[in-house]
Amino acid sequence: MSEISRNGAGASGQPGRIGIGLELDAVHMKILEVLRENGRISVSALAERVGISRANAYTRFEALRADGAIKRFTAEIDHVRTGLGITALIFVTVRQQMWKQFRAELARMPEVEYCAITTGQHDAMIQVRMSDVAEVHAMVTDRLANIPAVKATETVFILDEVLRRPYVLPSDRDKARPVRRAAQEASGDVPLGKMRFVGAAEGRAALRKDG
Amino acid sequence: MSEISRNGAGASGQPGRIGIGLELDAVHMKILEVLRENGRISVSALAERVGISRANAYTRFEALRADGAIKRFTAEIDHVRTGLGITALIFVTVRQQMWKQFRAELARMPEVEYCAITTGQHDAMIQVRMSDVAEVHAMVTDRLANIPAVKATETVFILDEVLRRPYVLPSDRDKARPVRRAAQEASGDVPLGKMRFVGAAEGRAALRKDG
DNA sequence: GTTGAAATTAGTACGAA
DNA sequence: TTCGTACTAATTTCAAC
Repeated sequence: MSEISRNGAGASGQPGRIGIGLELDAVHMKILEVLRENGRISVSALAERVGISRANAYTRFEALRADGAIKRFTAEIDHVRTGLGITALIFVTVRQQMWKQFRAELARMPEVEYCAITTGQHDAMIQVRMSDVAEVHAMVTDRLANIPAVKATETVFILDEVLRRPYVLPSDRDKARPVRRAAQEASGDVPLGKMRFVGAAEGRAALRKDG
Repeated sequence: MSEISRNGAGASGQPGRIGIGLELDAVHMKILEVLRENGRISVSALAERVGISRANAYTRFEALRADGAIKRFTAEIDHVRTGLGITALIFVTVRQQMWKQFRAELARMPEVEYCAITTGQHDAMIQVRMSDVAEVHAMVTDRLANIPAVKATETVFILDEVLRRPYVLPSDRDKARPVRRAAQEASGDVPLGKMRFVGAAEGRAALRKDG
């Protein structure tokens, strides 16, 4: 039931701007880099890996937590082992003016792992974990369908989760190696034709107001 | 670059079946419940919260880790603070027989936080974090478009991440409260019409073989 | 922001229930 | 298996620099 930070694609605050609080320097970033890989590392070991003193590491660690740059520490669990081996994505079309109700209902659905409001054909995407396909069907038809705010849904199943990185950082960008296709790069010939961007549906501008 | 467990919606192993390793009992689940909320809790405090001895907690903690039920511990980071305030979902249509190449290219893209292979209109969904919208555009047109395995893409932006739960457990299901709509429940009248399930695209059956 | 010492806590080993 | 205790090693806190 954790409300997480708004991304605000254009609307709220400049992206890239570090919040009102702490100014994050290179050392802070390095700390985050270590912590996202190993959330249980001791602060002493962290200090060593980052190359700062223990006291400094404690100060920064606490500052990052207090500031909210680190939201929480969590254990990644193997859902297949715990009996929730089926994952589905449900794309939801929400009746305008009923966002508030939609969000309230979401809070009552603990089997929902993730929910994001998106541009494009649908309004929201929710990810659920279930023990079998029938349960997904029941969830969609019995629970979601009974929410007046839900106008329509479209469900797809996840066949394989190829990767999940423990939270991306800007420093990752530098590690990116562009695909080497000499001929294409030389001519600047990028096949734009096969790409498609989908903007927000009509009426979505009022999202924040009634959400 | 972490390969995560397969979900296998029907293909591999029964869902709900606890793997070859450890049999997870109620105490294991309770441990996971605590650990997903607070990944940095000490084993002593964990033992107390779960109601078992310290020694037992150590044994079970180690067993869960060794068994793979706990995959890793990680820090949840506020992406807005770290300068990656823009999140996008890119739905990718992959050329059949080129899954292996597609996966290889994904490994070289650190800005990709999540990738799942899905049923439905598209073949895969990837989630990326960027500092601005232009970077998403560059990523899609310059990097993804240059991968021969990518036939087409469709990009949507995430306007708001309403919730992210630190990994769902079966016990969460019991907390689910169905929507109370007396009239509808009495008559069993569920508006199935507004729901849609989308199966795998043609040729996706060979997914595992060339992936 | 750093170092080093004291106090506290974590992790291990082992015998008993 | 699980618990309780004792022992050892490590971490956190706090001080002075």
